[in-house]
Amino acid sequence: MSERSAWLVKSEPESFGFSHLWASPKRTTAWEGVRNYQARNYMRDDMKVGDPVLFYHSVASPPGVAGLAEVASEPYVDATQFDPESSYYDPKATQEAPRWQLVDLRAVRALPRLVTLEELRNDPVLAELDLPLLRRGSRLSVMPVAFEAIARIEAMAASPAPGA
DNA sequence: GCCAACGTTGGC
DNA sequence: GCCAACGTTGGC
Repeated sequence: MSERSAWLVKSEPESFGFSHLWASPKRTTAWEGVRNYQARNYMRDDMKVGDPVLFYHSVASPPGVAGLAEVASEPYVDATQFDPESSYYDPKATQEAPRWQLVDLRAVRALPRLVTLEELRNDPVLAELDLPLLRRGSRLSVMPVAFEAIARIEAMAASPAPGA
């Protein structure tokens, strides 16, 4: 994956939604707690500083894209893996051989409205882009999306919700 | 609360 | 290396 890419991250708004990111110091937070190798690899190997990131609310009513963020750091070691008090603690990780890395994410702007999963599924332009999010059984919490999806979803957010 | 999908673990 | 059991994710 050599070309500049765009990304989508999932978060549960009850624990950490886009408003939490927006309220973080410098609107930036370490994207800690990712404990899936493929998602880690995207952060460690493929994310570049400045890449756009769609911030998606999962386990929400309704689920959907809430805001736009960007990659704000090079990858670095996720310290929570060493912390027995953390829910992200990984007993198999050692300082010598860390398992988990992360990047910082910075909020760029909230979308004027949530673009729901249902809308994403129904959009013919996005269908062409084959977003991993929309594939059956997609559970990754960090995944690539086509660059063009960013502008498309922003345009959707700028127009009224269907049925509104 | 249900359940499909999928990742991880661990016995063999 | 296989694969059954188990845990988690996440929409509904």
